[in-house]
Amino acid sequence: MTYTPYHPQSLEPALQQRWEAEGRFRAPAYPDGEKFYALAMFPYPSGQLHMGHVRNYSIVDAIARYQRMRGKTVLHPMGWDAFGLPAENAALKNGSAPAAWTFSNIEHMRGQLRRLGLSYDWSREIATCTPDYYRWEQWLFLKLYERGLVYQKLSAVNWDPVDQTVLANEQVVDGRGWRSGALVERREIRQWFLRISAYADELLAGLDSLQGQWPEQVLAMQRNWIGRSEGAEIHFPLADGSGVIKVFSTRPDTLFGATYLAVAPEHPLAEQAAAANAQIAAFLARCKQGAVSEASLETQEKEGVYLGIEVRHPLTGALLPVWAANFVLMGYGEGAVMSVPAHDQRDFEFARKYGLPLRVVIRVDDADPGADELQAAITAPGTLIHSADFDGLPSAVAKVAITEALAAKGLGQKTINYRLRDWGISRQRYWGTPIPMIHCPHCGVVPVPEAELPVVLPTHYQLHDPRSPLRDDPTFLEVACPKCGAAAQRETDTMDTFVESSWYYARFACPDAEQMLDQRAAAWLPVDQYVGGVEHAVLHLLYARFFNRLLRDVGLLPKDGAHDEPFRRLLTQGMVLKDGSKMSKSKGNTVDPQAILDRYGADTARLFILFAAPPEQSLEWSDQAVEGAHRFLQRIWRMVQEYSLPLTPLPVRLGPAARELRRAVHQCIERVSSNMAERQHFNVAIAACMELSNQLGRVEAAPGEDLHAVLGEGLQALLLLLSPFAPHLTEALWERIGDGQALFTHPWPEVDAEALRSDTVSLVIQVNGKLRERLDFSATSSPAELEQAVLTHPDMARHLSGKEVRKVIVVPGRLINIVVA
RNA sequence: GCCGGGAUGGCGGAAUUGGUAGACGCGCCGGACUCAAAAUCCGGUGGUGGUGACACCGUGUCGGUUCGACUCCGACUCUCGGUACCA
Repeated sequence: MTYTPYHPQSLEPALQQRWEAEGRFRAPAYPDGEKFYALAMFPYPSGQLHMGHVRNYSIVDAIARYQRMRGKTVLHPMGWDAFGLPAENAALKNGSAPAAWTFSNIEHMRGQLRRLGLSYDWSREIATCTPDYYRWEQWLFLKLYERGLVYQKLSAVNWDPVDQTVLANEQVVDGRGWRSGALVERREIRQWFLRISAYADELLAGLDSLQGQWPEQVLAMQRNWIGRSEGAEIHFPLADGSGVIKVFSTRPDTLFGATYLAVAPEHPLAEQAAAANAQIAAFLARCKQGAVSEASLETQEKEGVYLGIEVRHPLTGALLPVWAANFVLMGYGEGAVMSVPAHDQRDFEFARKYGLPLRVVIRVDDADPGADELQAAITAPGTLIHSADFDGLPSAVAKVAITEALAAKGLGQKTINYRLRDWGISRQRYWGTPIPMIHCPHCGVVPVPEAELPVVLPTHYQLHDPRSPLRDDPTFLEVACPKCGAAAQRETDTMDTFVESSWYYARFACPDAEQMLDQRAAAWLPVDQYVGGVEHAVLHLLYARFFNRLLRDVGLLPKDGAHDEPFRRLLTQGMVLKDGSKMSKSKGNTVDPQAILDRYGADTARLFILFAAPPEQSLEWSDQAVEGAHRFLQRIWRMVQEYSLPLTPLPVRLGPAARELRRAVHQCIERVSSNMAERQHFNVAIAACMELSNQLGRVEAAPGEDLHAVLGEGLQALLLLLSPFAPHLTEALWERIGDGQALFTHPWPEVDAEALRSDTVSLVIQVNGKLRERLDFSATSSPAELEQAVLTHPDMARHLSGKEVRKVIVVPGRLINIVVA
C-alpha cells in the first residue's frame, strides 16, 4: 500500500490548474435544466484579500458546489467594484494613477482568489471602471432622464474650507476635515438625483415577497428605512397673507395642541428673516457648522430661534410663532414641522427650553393634567379634549375627522409620507463614472447624445490635491453643445459607486452584450443565493432592488413578476474579528489570508472559516483553531489512505456494530444535507462530519466483512459531504476510493431511511421538570404504554414513593415529565 | 438620537417547533508510544458540595408566562452594524 503525505501546497495548485484547463466551472450562455445563480458581493480591489472576503467567498463556493452536486446548472461569477475613494486616496499618498493602482490590485487579488480554489466562471469577469461597463450606466442615466426619473436640486454636502473640497462623511472626524483639520461646514450645491421615491411603495411591497428568503432583520431595516407613514399635510397661512407653510404630521389628532411651527435653517423664510435680523443670521450661520450626516445632526443639542413670523392655526385661527430649529431637515417633507409639545417628546423638550406654551389635547386615562405639571410628553393615543367640536373622539377617529375638516377649508389633506429620500448620485470626485450631461450657456442642461457614449473618464492624471482634475482639464471640459453648437462644458460630477454595484449581478449573465443587458439576463436572473456583509442591509440592497425595477421598466428585464426582485435568497454574513474587534490595519490585528494559504493551504482556510461560527454571526479568529482544522483534514487523508481496498458491497445482513455505524453514516448525511440547503449552518455540517470521522476512526483494524463494507460507504459519504468545503483534498482522495464518477458533479448522497431505524428509544425522565433518569423503551410503544412503563419502573420508585402523581406529560421520542405533589 | 443585531464553560460555538444545556473544535490535565522530543493515539474536562451513589447551582441583569424557558413576554445593561458621500 502506498502512502502519500498530505501536501496541499503542491496538491491544490495542481488541481486548480486542471480545473482551469478543463473549463470546469464555465456556465453556458443559457441554463441547461434547472439553474442556480450563486453570487457573492463583489469586492472593492483594495489590494489585499482580507478574511472577510475569504469568509464570504468560501460560503458562496460551498453553496455553488453543493448545488452542482444537486444537478443544477450553476452560474458563479466574480468581478470588481473598481471605482471609489480609496484609489484617489492612494494616488494622493503614493503618486500612483488611480487606474493603474486599481488594475494592479485586481491582478494581485485575482491570483489570491484562484489560490483559494473558488469555482468561478472567470470568463465573465467584470471591472466596473472600464468604459465597456460604465457606458451602459451612462446610457441608462439618459433613459431615466427622458422618463423624468433624473433631476437636479440643491442639497447639502460637507465642505472643507481649507482644502476647498467636498468631504465624504467618513472623512469628517469630530466635525473636522481629516486632512486639513478645519471645521467642516454644510454647503448646499446643485446635484443630480434619481427619483427612488417614485418606487417607494413598490420597494416596500416587494419586501413581502422576500419573507422567509431574506433575514427578517434586513426586511425590517428596509421597511423602517422606507418609512411609509400615513398622516396629513396641514397648511398654516402666514399671518401677513403672503403664503402658507405646509407641514406633514402623522398626528393630526393633536392639531389643537400645536403651539408653534419650526422650519429648517435652510428654509427660505428663515433666510428671509435673517436678512433683516443679525441675531437670526448668526443662528443660521451657526447651524451651517458641522457634518451633514444624520447621526451628527440628531445628536447635537436642539436649538432654535424665533423668526418674528406668525402663522394662523388652520382651524382656530390663533396666531402661532414660527421658529427656525436645527433639528428640522430641509430634505424631509417641506422643511417645516408643527410642534405639539404636550404630545411629542422632542417638541416638549424644545418648548421647556425656550418657554413656549403647552396645550394638552389628548387624555389617555381619566386624568386631565395641566400643562404645567407635565413631566414628559403624552405620546400615546387617547381621547381628545380642548379640541372644539372634536372633544371626546378617540385619536384614530379624530385623525380622520380633523383631516376632513382641513380639506373642507382647503387647508390640508390626507397624505402618505416616506422617510426614504431621493438618491443623490452626484459626487464631486474624479474616480467614478462621468455623468453624461453638458451645460450650455444658451440651452441649459443638455444630455450627451446616445451615439457619443461612452463619455470616457481620462486616466492619465497625476493627482496633487483632493480636487477633481476633471474640473481643470479643458480637453475633458470643453465641448460643443449638442443642441446649438455653442461652446459648452461637460458635467464634472461623477456617479456614486453604489450605481455600479446596483446592476453588476445582471451584467454577469451577459458580460459581452452589445447593449446593457440581453435575453441571457432574464434567463439567469434572479440571483438564487446572494451573500454579503450585513453592513449592506439597507443602502446597497435597496439600491439594487430599485435598479432591478428600472431595468425592467426600460425593457431590459421581463415584466412577468418573476423578475421584480434581483436576489431571491439572501444570506448576510457576520464580520471576522480578532481579539474581539474588527480586523483593521489601524488596530494592527489583521491576519493575512496569504500567510494561511502558504502554510496550510486553501482547504484548511476554507474549512476553518466555515467551522468557526455560523455564517450570519461574527467570527473570532483563532490561529489554534486553524491548526485544528488542518489536523482534521490530515486525519481524513490518513484514514482514506489506510483503508484497505477494494470497496465491497453491503452484505444483506449486518451485525449490530455494522448497523450502528451505518446509522451514524446516514444520520450524518441527514444533518449535513439539511444544513447545506435550508439552515445554512455550515459549522454544524462540518461538526457532523467530524463526529462521523471519529466514529469511522474507531473501527477496529481488521474489521469483519460487514463493517469493512459500511466503513467504505462511510468514507465515500464523508468525501462527498466534505467536498463543498475542502474541494481539493476530497477530489484527490476520491480518485482512490471513489466510484469513477467525477466528484464535483457526483450526485449528493441520499439518506437511507432503513439505516436510521432503531428498535429502542432512549427517553429522558423528568420529575417536576428536573432530569432524573434516562430509560430505554421499545420504539413502538404508545404514549399510554410509556406512561405505564415509567410509573412502574423499578428505578423510578425512589423518585415517586410517598408522592402523589398529578400529571404525566409524554413527548414522543423525547421525554416524559411526571408532575408530583 | 433613530433603526437592526448580539451576549451560553478557560475560548469559538451546539441545542431545527417551548422538551436531555454545553454536540463539534480549541485549550488544559492525565496516560500510551519514544532513549527523548515532535507527530499520533486513548481517557478526562461548566461550578460548588460529597470518599461515593448523588445533590444543588448554572445560558448578560431583574421580573413574568408554563408541567417544563438559552428559546416566549415585559423592563434594563453592555456591545456591534447601519444612519443616505467608506464600500
